[in-house]
Amino acid sequence: MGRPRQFVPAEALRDALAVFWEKGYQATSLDDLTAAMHLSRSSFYACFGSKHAVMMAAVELYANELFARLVALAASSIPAVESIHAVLAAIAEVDAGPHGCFFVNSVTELAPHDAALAAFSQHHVARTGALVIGLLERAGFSPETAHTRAAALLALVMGTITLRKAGLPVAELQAILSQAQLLLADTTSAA
Amino acid sequence: MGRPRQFVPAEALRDALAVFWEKGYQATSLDDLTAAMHLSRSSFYACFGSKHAVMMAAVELYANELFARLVALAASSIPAVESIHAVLAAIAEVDAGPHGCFFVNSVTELAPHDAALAAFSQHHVARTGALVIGLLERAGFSPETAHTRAAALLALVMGTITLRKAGLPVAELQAILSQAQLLLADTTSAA
DNA sequence: GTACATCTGGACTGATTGATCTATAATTAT
DNA sequence: ATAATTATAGATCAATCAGTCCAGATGTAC
Repeated sequence: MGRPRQFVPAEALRDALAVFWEKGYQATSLDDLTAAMHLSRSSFYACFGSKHAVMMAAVELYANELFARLVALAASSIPAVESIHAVLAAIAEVDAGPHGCFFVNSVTELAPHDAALAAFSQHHVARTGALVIGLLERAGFSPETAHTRAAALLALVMGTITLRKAGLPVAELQAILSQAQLLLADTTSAA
Repeated sequence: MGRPRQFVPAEALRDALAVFWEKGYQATSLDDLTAAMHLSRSSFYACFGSKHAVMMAAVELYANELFARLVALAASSIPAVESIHAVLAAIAEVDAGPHGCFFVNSVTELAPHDAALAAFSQHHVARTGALVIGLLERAGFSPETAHTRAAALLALVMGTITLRKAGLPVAELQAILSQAQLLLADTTSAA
């Protein structure tokens, strides 16, 4: 029954993710997209529906894979504090090139005007926050303290990502990330 | 000699800034711009040259005014640590609406592909960092410690801004900012 | 090998992009 | 008033936008 699809949607989506990541959503034209995906316009629309749908799928692919990596890191048997540092480093991807975090880029560019993306970004931030909170509780923090500390840690990492785009050298970015230890200090011992 | 300009360029630029801030650079069309600036296309091009030139001018206007505000806060006679909190709060502008920081938005959208903006953003981050470093030294930190702490504080603030766009409630954002105190802790006293 | 189903490239759509230009209106200095 | 100067509005430009559509190539099932 009919000719089967000549491409693997998942692979094409990964190519789309790469272009969106490099150029941003608005700056990526359909010609850019179809060229990178090695797809004709007809195949593109038949399979994916619209530019926006591909963008959403790409963001979700990126975020879901990142989150899965974080879950794996969090589940490892190493001490909770070390897991936290590993998780933060994974989010920052400080050495991932000049285009920063695709999730941060997409949220910044689209979230205020795109309800679908805004909803997903809220979900993703919430689950990532919950993961870090869990690690902090495992490290001995009370639930309330863990909550605010986790948010601050995420902010630190996301800010690091933005600072990379602003041109800070990688060495400085790593120095920033190492300051996360200060947010992991136990204040019950000191004054 | 000749008819004088019927508009104040500085005011028109401020209108342009507002549109760029709300919609982003790519998503703002020339019609959007000229409508918001109450300018004809001809006047627009005669006075400003190009869409990109207006964008650069808008970013610089925004950043320069913000920086001037920070300098004023830093120069006040209140204790250095309080000045730092005031500076961070001013950058975060947590209550400034859903469109975040115009500087962060612009860097995220354009810096990797726009050499002019990249250069300016580097300059602005450097001077802001220097300002925070100065405050930290005034608070008693050594130059090296002040350097890394300042970068971390900026990252925390910029991350807070991004998290707002991701949908975090303002109360949480303020809780994050208050965690800056942990980055201001003097680690020489403890172990 | 034939009939059917679906994918494929590329032409095409109307709308919109950033930017230019012309003809006119407005304001100045004399 | 007159002449010189410049801003203005709006028509216009080629290029490009996201999205549609069709003719034909390519594959499967029988």
